[in-house]
Formats: sequence, structure tokens, C-alpha cells
Amino acid sequence: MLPADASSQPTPPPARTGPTGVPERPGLEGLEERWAAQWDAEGTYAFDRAADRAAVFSIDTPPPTVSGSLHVGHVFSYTHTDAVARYHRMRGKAVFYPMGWDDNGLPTERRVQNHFGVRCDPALPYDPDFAPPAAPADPPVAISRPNFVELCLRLTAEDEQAFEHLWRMLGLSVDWSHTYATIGERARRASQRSFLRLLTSGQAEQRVAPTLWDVDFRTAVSQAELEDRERPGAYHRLRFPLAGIPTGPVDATAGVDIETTRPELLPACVALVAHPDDDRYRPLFGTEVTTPLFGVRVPVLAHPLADPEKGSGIAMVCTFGDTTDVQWWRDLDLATRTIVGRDGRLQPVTWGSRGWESVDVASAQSAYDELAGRTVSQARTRIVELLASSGALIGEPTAITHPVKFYERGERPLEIVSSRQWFIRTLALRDRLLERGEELAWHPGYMAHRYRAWVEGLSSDWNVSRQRFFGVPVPVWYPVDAEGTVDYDRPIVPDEATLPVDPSTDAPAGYSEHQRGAPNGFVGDPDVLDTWATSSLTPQIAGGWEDDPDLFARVFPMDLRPQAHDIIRTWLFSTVARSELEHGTLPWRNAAISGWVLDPDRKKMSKSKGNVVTPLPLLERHGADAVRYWAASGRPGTDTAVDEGQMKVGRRLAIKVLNASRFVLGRLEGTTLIGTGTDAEAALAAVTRPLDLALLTRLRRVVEDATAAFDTYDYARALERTEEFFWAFCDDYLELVKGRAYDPEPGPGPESARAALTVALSVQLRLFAPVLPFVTEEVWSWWQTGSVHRAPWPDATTLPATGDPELLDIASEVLGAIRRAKTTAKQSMRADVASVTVTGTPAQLGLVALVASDLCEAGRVARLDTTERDGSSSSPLAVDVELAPDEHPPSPADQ
RNA sequence: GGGCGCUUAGCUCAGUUGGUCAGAGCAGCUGGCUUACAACCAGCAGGUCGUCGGUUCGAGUCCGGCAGCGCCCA
Repeated sequence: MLPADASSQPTPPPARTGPTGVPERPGLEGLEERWAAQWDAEGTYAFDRAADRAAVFSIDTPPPTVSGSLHVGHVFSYTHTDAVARYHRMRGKAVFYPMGWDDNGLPTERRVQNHFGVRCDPALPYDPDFAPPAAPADPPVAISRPNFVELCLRLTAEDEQAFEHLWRMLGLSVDWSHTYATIGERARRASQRSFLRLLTSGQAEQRVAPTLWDVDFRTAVSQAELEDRERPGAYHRLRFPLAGIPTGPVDATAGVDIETTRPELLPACVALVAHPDDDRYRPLFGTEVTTPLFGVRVPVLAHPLADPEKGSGIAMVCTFGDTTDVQWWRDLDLATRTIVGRDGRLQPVTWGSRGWESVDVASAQSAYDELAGRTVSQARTRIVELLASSGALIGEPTAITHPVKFYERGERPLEIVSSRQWFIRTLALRDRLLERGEELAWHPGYMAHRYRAWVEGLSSDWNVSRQRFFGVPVPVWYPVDAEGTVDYDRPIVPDEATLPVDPSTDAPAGYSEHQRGAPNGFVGDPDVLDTWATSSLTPQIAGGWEDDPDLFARVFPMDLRPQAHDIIRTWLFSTVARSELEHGTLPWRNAAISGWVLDPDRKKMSKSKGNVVTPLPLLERHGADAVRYWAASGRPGTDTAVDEGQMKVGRRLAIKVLNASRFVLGRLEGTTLIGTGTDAEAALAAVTRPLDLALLTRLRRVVEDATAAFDTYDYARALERTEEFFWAFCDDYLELVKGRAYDPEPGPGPESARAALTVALSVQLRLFAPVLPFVTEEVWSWWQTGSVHRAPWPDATTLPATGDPELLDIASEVLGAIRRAKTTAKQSMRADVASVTVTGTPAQLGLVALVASDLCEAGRVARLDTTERDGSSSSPLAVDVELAPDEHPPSPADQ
């Protein structure tokens, strides 16, 4: 585990030499600790809360799930956000960049259960002296809900410290005074307040309804938490006798065959449905059949969702096999016969009682008693045997593979049970939510499709209650009447001023705790809110909604929601919905969608595959700037593989920044261009040589490109442009101007070179700063005051537009030819060149003449001649290079 | 079954409105310790831009079909 205190013992800066403060041997080691501590101490990233809304850039940071270790995917997408944040800060915005922790919910519960070996039993009383077992207990120890929540809070607090340390080492420019946790008091208050307002306005309501249910976690889940998994199954062909014919040996001429993958739900059958246009079954519509084994008379009905192509074309409707059953049940107003309990086992049924009428009660009961108490899959095995021996199973089951709905964190197929749940009415909102999706600026734009497809496909309201423990409590109580019956229709709500409340330990106003559960008393709602029901309010929580109206007015609606594409349907969607319900606006103007990080073999990472890459070793091996470079090279929205090679490239780039800066600044000693208060205008005025002007004009275009790219959240493009320029700057320009830069004599040539180097370095450091915050800050500190991250973003319009960038190209071309000649001759780059003859058009030669002396200096060329020739300006130059006689020719033996 | 995205050098990927765009880096190979940098530098090599067809004077670039991969939704 990491040391939690990021500010402890920063590495001292290396010894410095000379007035420029440039270290003798600059390096990357220790920059993270040193600058993280410095930024913290100086408040470099503190939000200026006096700034008004127009001057603010606010970010709705994704709160990472705090359940174990961070994922390299976090590093990836958070780096993208941080680069954008740094850009806007340098553009002069007051950047509101908070950090949240998503600690409530199932992942934490699971982690606590495994870490301590405990399980929560809400029936137990609180034990103030409880201490968790030293080693995880097996079997788990049952503890009370308050004790369980305490353990959750304890573990998340530890995790959050480790996470914060990692974020600081990564260099996120978060204002750490604006943090929140989704189980924290502000989050609970905001979540409960919003819920109560939705309750008042009728947008939240409680109903007993078919509910997607995970039988292991024993909680409801929402549509957004579903996922399909391919599972083996089998079609079973069952024959339903026409009504009036008793069960028993089936008359083959008087039955209807259906096919089902869930024969165990036969006792829950309430109807058969076929497509209204299906001629095979049209004559049966309106008649009844009886279920095999159980002798229940059920209607045969028509519904367009029945698929004539599927199985026999007629389906059995049960309580409830899948979501289509629910729809048929609703549309056709069918009976309800619940057999699957919340533990995933078949409940006892008294056949012949109301709702369980049968033409042969005794047979039904005897068949069902074979199933009661079994799990769904056990019951399936048994009923197939019963059906086979009764003759109702026609032929052998046909094995198939089909998609089965699972809770995304679950291990067994979801059941649909009837239960009392709280819903937020999202279906009625669909059209408005689609409009909001159109209003939002998506980066990249095609991500809007994901949102639209999801909203258009909504099939149920949002179930927000969860039968779990570590979450924001549903803030209501219910009165208990004189007979001890709970009246769910008249919830007792708290005053907003008392929030947050916990109905399991707090008594409602007007009641005292001893009335809990008593006649004429009250009960608390035992459920907690879906974790998304709180996470969907992160703009409000971070922005201080109602708690800090002044702050809220300055930051909301926010400028940016950064997130990955897999949670568009959950987090992004639900946040848009809550903002629409609460404020009638979008929660933010822009959504920047990151891709996923894949493992080095481009496979999706997952714990089960064991290919999850953790970020800390990467940071230790390559350094933060290098890891950030890799992350920022990943295009917006594009899935990207972990690539340590790319991190090495980033590290090399950072080292190159150090060394190039050292060279440039080393040339400035004793000039007026160095040190605090460098006057950019004075430096620019000194840039007079064509090559130097050409460089700055090209740089001007780079600044324009990088700025435009960042304005559309394309950090990768901004980096690419900057990097491309920087390498050319190092490889060619620095070599070309070295002679002038080293010239100790004052004069327009040397001064122009030094001034151009100064300006170019300053601009490039600032262009790199959003992606490489540590190395740029380090270099900035050698010769500037203040933080580069507070320095103004380069303004392209201040750079010369009059230079001819073509001059750089032509100089590089000639220099390249000289280098090629030396390499071909296996000579050192320091080898002398007797003469160079450049053949080209007059226009080309005119340019060559402008850089001739720099070329001769850089290439150690004694004489440079030019020869004119006709031709278009696009035809290539011809460069003939004649090396000076080698003073130490290779001996024949070496040839 | 519907939708979205992707397919360019051995690898990872740029190529923004169709016209010096066939590119970069890595890996490979050949040289060079050059007074910023050997954690370096210079140079070399490399691809019918998935496939078929269409639009156009001209197509990685636009349109359509197909194949493969990935994701989302039924």
C-alpha cells in the first residue's frame, strides 16, 4: 500500500549551477513528489470561488469506485480530463475540478465481506464494542447493519487515501479542498433532498411491481444494470390440452404445443399468446386450454410481440419468466401466480385456493410438492421428469444457446419477482431526455448514438430502491396502525432541514424510538437508494447544491462531463435525467467520452481473466509524465491498449525536454533574455533572421492547431502537433542555430537566434504543460517565476506571421543530404565537408542563400555553391556533397 | 436481428472539408561517444491503405455490397 501522506519528505531539488538555475545533470527522478508537494503548498490548483460563471470552467469529475485498487483505465481517462482542465486553467479560467469517491454500494459491501469475513444481518442490534476478526472469518460473522456500515466506512477511508496519493503522483490538478464521497453527509443530504422533492412532485412513487431480482444479492436491480450473457438452455415442447379435457393421457388431436426454455414456470402459467395474424392459432383466440400437470385453465390470447418464427409460434406466459412476460401480463391484464421466491426457490402453494384453481387439485398439489423448496434449476430438472412421464413433454428437449439476463455483478440469472419498490418516472420523460441528448455537445460526436439508443429503448421506470445496507437510506417512514399493519400509502417524510436521516435508527418527527414497529407507531423504510440514484447527482453534490448556493451558481450547469463510454446508459443518462427533473436543464454542456484501456494484447481487462494492469508499478517504472504521455496519445473515445513502449517514448520525450531546455537556457546566460520578467515583446523584437522567423511562424501554426484541438477536447491532437514540432526543433533547428547561439559576440545574428530559442522554449513548455506537468514545471522553475500551470496559454497572434516555414524545410533537406553523405561514407557527423553544391530553381536557391551560413556551420561545410536549373518549385533539390579528405582513412583491411 | 465503430509498414497508430499523403513512432538493420541529450544522435529499409463495385479528370479520403474484429441494444 502507498504511503498515504503525499506531502511527506519531498525529494530536495538537485544542486543548481549558474544564474539560470539550470541543474548540471537534470533528471526526472523525484519530480512527482517534489512538485505535488509544491503545488499543494502553493494552492496552484485552488478554485477561485470569486470568479463568476462566465470565468469558470467546471468539471463533473467521475467519482471512481473505491473498492480495492485503482485500474489503469482510471489513469487513462483521468489524464484526459486533467489535460483539458490544465488547458482551460492556462486559458485563464477558474477551473473547478473537484474529486469524488464512489464508495457506497455493492462493490464496497462485497469487499468488506471478503476483507473481514463478515455479513450483515439487519436484525441484529448494534454492538459498540465490536472488533472485526483479525483474519477473515470463515464462515462469516453476522454483524448488525450499523457495525457493518462502520466497517465499510473504515475500509473506504483507507482506500480513498491511497487513491488520493496515486492521483497526486499522477499529477491531477484537482482542488483537493473540493472532495466528496457518495456516502458522505453532503451526498446523503443532496440525494435524500432530491428524492423527497421527486416524491412531492409525483415523479417518485412506490409500487408493488414486477422487479428484476438477483437471488444471491437478494436485491432489486434496474434495467441499466442488466447484461445479457449467452447461456446453454433447451427448448421443451409441452402439450396443453384444450379446456374441458381432463389432464392425464393426452389426446394428441386436442392439444396445443408450446416451446419453452423454462418449464419449471409451468405452474405459474397464466396464458398462452400467439401473434394476431397467425392463422394456426387464430381459431383458438378466446378459448382456454389447461396446463399439463397442474390443470389450470388459461386463456389463449393474441399479442403482436409473440413471434411466429420462434418455437411453435405460441408462447406460455408465466409470472414471470422474462420481461416480455411482464409486458404481456400488463397489456393483457393477466392473472398473477407467483412461485419463485426472493431466495430463488419455489415457494409453497396451496392448490385449490383462490388464484390456484385447478381441474384436478390433488394431482396439481402432488406434482407441485415435488418442486416446492427447490431452486429454479433443480425444479427444472424435476419437472422435466414429471412432464416426460405424464406424456406432456413432446420429444426430446432441443439444446440451444440463448441470451439470459443477469445482474451485471451477479452470478445467477435474474428472476422477476413482485415486490414493493420506489421508482423514478423516467419513461414519461423520454422525449425530453432525447432533446437534452441533442443539446449536449458530445466528444466524439458519434457517442450521442449510444445515449439515444438507450433512451429510446427504455422499457421501465427507474427502480431506485435496493435491499442492501451500505447506501443512502430511503428517507421515509411508514405509519403502523392499531392492528400493527404498515400503511405504505402514507409515507412519513422528514423535514429537509433534518437531512440526512437514517430511518433505521432515527425516529420521524412526532414519534419516539420506542414506537418503532409498535401498533400506532412507525417503521423505517429498510431500503437504500440505488448507488446511481446518488451518483446521478454528482454535479449537485460537488457544486454545493442548496448547501452553498453561492458556489452552485458559479459552477452549475457544469462545462464538462468526462467519462468512459460503458457508463453512458447508467451514469450519464441518470445524471441528465436528475438534472432535468430537478433543474429543467442539462447538467453540463459537454460530454467527453474516453475509450477503454485494453490489456497489452488488446483484450478487455477483467478480474476473472486476471489481466488487469494496476497503475502504480507503471508510474514507478516510467514516471508520471511518461504514463500521461501514453494516456494522452489515446484518441478521444478510442479503446487503447496498455503500451509500455509508448510510455518509454513519453519518458524519452520528457528527458529531451530537460536537455533541450538546458541547452537553450545555457545559451542565455549573461543576456537580458533570462530570468524573471522575461519580456516576450523584447525577445520577439530581437528575432530578425529569416530562419528564426520561419521557426516562430511555424510555431504560430502549431499553437493555432493545438488550441483548436483543445477547444474540441482533442488533447491527443494537441500533443501530437506539439511533439512533432518539438522533435524537428531539436533535430534540425537547434543544430542549425548552434553556431550563432554559441557565438559570444553580441550581434544581430546571435541575438536573433537566442531570442528565437527563448520564445520557442517558452511556448513549447506551455504547449506541453497539460500533458507533461512535471517536467515542464521543473524547467519553468529554472528561469521563470510562478507555475507554468498558471502561465497564460500561448497566444498565436503574438508570434510572427511573416516568416517562411518553407525555409525550415529547405534547410532540413540540405542538412539531411549532408548527414546522409557522412553516414554513407561511415563518417562521424563531425567530419568536415569540402563543398556542397545545391541545384534547384531560383526560388529554392534564394531560400538556401538565406540559411547558407547556418548550414555551413551545422554541417562543417567549407564551401556552399548553388546551381540554377529550370523546373517547377516542387521538383526536389539536388544536393551534391563532397567530403573533405579523411585524415585517417580506413586501412584496406577494414574494407 | 438492429445500431455504432474499426480494418493503412512486422507492432501501435496519424492521415480534419477528395488533388506532394502514402506518413510517424516502436521494433529491425547500418553507422557515429557530436561541447543539450548514449535513458543519445544520424541514416536505411517497409505497405495494391481488408475486399468487390460505384461517383469523379482524380479516391485511405465520398457512396454501396461483402468479409473480419470490437462494442451497444433487442
